Amino acid sequence: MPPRQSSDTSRGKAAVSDVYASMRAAILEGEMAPGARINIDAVSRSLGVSQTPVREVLQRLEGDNLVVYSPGRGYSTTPLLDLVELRSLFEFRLLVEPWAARAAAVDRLANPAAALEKELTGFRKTMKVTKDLRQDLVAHDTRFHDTILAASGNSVVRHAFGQTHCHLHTFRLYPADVDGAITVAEHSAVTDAIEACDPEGAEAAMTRHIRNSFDRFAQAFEGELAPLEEVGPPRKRIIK
Amino acid sequence: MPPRQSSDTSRGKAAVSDVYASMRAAILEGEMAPGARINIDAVSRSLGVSQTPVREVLQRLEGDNLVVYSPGRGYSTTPLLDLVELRSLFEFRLLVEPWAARAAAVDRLANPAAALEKELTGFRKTMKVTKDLRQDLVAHDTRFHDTILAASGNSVVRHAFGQTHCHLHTFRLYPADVDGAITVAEHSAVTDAIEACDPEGAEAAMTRHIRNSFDRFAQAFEGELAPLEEVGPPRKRIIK
DNA sequence: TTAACCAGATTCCTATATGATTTTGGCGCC
DNA sequence: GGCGCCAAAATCATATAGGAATCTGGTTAA
Repeated sequence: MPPRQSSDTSRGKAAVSDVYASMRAAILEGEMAPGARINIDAVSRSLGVSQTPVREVLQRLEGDNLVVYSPGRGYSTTPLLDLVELRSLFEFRLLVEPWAARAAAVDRLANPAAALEKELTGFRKTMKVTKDLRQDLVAHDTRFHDTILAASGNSVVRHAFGQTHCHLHTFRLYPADVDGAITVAEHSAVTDAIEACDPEGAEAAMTRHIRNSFDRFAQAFEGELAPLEEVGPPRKRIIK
Repeated sequence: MPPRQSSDTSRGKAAVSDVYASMRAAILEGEMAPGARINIDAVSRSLGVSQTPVREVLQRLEGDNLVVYSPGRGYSTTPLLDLVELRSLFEFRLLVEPWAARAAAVDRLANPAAALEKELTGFRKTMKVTKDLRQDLVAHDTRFHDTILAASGNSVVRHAFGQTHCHLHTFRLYPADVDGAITVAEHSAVTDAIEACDPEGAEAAMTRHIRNSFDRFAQAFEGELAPLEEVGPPRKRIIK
């Protein structure tokens, strides 16, 4: 973490805000390894602030599910997702994002097609020149999906989605380079349907995108949990 | 707020935990009015702790959407929901809860029917003797819905739902007594479908329950935003 | 009457200090 | 060689202190 880089000339007041941004970025970029203990004293000295604002930030990061707390033992970064959690996360995305895409594909000024096109065009250019494709892909993906959630007009859904920090958690699973081209193609399909004000098409395109995305990330667990052998439908009721 | 009532004999270590519970309860029970400023010094003295743990708790409560922060001006309790936010909240509930009810209505040991029956039976008894029906109804409703979310097996969905604090926010709108009988009847319908391992029926019953619940809470805004006059479908496209 | 201004007091926000708990390293014992 | 115990060090968690910003009320000028 860089030493504070305060927004106003140091010794100011925005310590908590700066520390939050720094620590969030450090966790997101893997600078703090998943599951590692966090030494409050080290962090505070590294950022040039006292321990008080660091502790406040840690409380907030716990609400963001970016750190976990053990009473008396302090804070650690959250460990990597296991396959069960990854499935839960993508089931949640399948619940809210296709709905949001449908809601965004309306013939109103809230339609986000222009912003999505701009985002896609910008990222296509970035892809050709960037030295850190993975980082840029995460940023693009985050903006793209949030734009659609915002256009849904439902702040509760948007906030709940944001709080899952799905991009952070999923991309921590995937240290290898990914083929941004596939993601861009799927994003294009979603954008086209939204631009055409086609709710059904937008919902379907988003559903396909998320399912494909899950398949790509689930490769990190290749072979870990082999599917159960087929047992057929249950023979009799076990409840009641 | 009572003066600390620490879990271990006071002067211990669980200050943050205690303070969090106290402040959360104070906001939930309306002891701290919606939109009111929070005086950190007053709270810390009232609870018998220093300002440090109080400030940490406030950061956490902000993540819970129970307080809002203005830099330099301190913290306030979140204001009451307006109609737009109430609609957003119930749209979110309509996205996740019917799905959870469907997921819970399975012929597996995760089926929560027994726990739901127990919860309902207990509340029916409580209704007859309680002096604070509203408080008990909130508690019952919270437990009932969380039980179903938990039984869905999806921790992300359950957590996202919990973070909305929908019971807190909606019941703050409703200082008047409510007829718990209606809620109990709808809960019974949901429970019966889950007990019968009827996913379609459980989903439908939950959808009906949430829609009815919205109608009841929306009465708080009676006449505030009259529906727009019917304008018919739009004549021509305005996007692109 | 209204608006602007300005000290005094309050309140926020960070820093530092201190007691309590956990971790670490080393030694003896089995 | 491995395991358990104990003191020292490190770390956590809260309390207290002080600088900086904001709010309050009273006064003056337009």
